[in-house]
Amino acid sequence: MPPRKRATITDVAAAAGVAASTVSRAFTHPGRVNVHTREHVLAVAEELGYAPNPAARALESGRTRTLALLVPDITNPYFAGVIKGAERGAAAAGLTLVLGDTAENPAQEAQLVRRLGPAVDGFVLSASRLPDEELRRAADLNPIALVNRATPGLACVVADFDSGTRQIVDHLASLGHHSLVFLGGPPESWSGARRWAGLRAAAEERGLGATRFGPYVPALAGGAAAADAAIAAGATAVVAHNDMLAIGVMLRLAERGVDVPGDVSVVGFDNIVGADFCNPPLTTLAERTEEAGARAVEAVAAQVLSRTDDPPTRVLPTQLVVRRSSGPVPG
Amino acid sequence: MPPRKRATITDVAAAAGVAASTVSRAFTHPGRVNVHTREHVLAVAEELGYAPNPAARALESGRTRTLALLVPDITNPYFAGVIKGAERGAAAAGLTLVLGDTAENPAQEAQLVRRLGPAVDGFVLSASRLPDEELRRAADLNPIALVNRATPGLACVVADFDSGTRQIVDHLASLGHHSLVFLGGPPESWSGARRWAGLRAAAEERGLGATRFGPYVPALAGGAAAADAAIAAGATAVVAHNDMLAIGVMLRLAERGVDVPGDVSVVGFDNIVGADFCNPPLTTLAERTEEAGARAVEAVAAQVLSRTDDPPTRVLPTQLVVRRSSGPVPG
DNA sequence: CTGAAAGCGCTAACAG
DNA sequence: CTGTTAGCGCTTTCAG
Repeated sequence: MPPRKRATITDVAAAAGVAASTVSRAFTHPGRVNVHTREHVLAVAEELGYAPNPAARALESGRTRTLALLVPDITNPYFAGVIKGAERGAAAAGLTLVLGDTAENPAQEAQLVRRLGPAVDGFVLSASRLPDEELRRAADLNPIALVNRATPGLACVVADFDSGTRQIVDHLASLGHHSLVFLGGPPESWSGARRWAGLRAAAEERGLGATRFGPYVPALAGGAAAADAAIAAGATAVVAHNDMLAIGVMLRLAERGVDVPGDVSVVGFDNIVGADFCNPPLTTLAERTEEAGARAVEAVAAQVLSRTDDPPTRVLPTQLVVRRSSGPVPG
Repeated sequence: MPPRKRATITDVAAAAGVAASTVSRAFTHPGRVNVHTREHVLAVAEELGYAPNPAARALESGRTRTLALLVPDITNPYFAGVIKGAERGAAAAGLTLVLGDTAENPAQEAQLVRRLGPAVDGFVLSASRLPDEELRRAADLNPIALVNRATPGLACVVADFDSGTRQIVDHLASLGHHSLVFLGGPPESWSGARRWAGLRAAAEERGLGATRFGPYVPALAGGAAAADAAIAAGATAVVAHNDMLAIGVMLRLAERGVDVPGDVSVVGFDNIVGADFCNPPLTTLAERTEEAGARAVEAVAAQVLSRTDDPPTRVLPTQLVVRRSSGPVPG
């Protein structure tokens, strides 16, 4: 019981009594075929359930009309938005999206880039862990757009962390806090570095103290160690690398009888699903992740059409979502 | 500034001083090549950065070594596990996974199946909204595996809702509840139907009353209407279509001053990220979503190798995760 | 406007 | 064990 064989261009040609090249033209250059023959060909094709074979097209043209999106962890809710946006952008452009999970592992990322390379027209790399040098080498073979990572010479879509971190610091300052503690994530994280740099600069500007602790695992499980460190340091305001860590911190604080926001204010990054229903609901910096995914796809698609040596960097606005986890400084 | 041209098998052959077919064999049938020449070929290939062109392979073999996974909504945390599992399963089998979002829309799903059909070896359809008839027609052209949907003649991976719902009912019964209210989701949902059928049967068996309300939007936003209906009915235990709805219900109950689990016990389905840190943490039926994704990929892959007219249905165990949202009947 | 023929990169016969 | 040859399905010259 073999799968029914698909009709090929030759089958259609035979059934329509024309040459294969005419069938091909009827589909790809409708203008260059007699209206009458074209309609006949299309009718026969429809009847045979003919659909062009993308592999054959790709072989000839070198274009697969496919893009790959690589993310460090598919289950991380932060990337869900990027994936959705990329999916939407690809669909809008008639492109197919291939999804890869790099397991936060640079080697795996490199391998995927290599393996998928010949099968796709370009890559969207979200939160890439690859060194700049390697990214540029890969970009030499395939157009690449980066999400939340900036590498000179490559197309990038990044969140406006400068503005975002300033919003956070202003918010805490207006609540009377005199200092903040940043609970850091993975040291290789480009976003993490930008977040800390922004916080520190904005804090200095505002006359607030800023200290970095960590690195911590950017997940619920990392919260206990991070919270304990913050308590020991007598922090009144903590800003966590991301929402999962922030929520983990709040869980631990509750366990240790520390009130949020009464004793300590907690702020996160990402505004993931759940930041709205954790307890208390989390104040966090929202990024436009869907837009980032869509823009990155656009950028790659543009590069596929015409290579430029200086592709654009796009900065997307961020906004602080104030919820109940942040409040006035105690005392 | 055109992209650097990729090395082909011919380039490698020339550089290594062998025939193209030898290079091909060195990769695909390592045993049929002299160890010495093979190592030389592989070294040259490595140096040239050669990677086989999947399109060319596909053209020749008719196999694309690619599977498509279609889900109703990529951002729904429930599907994150399925996606991850499918990704992992595909990677383990050396297959590439294409991801499609059907936007909960049968027409869009059908279109994706048609467009992607010639480009992939098979489909994993998660929570498909397509009618049985159309699924069977599609399965005629491409192997298909279904996740949480059963259609005779197709490979299926489903959660054991019979056992799961019995666990829920037993749990509530042991807490002294005499009846439960089911807050239903979309009427077309196969899982939803199975969940209600299971609850009702188990409740009857146990001598509990069971009523269904709804349908509600299976999201946080659906919670208000669902909660209000449950309160009006004087329910002591509610079981929601999924965790998002359950959490939405708890949010609304808190707003109305109804204590969970003091006044009402709440149970969900899915055990999504967030069920552990909402307030109170949610009692819910966990499915093995990652395993489901991986198994479905396996099933498709098996069908690609050898078609059978009666593919297997796999039932995966479910387990009740008891947290603090469920408690003794009041009074 | 249409047909014939060449080849995209690769693999599977078939010789040697 | 390895080279030669013939396509896979499609697009694209190039003639007609």
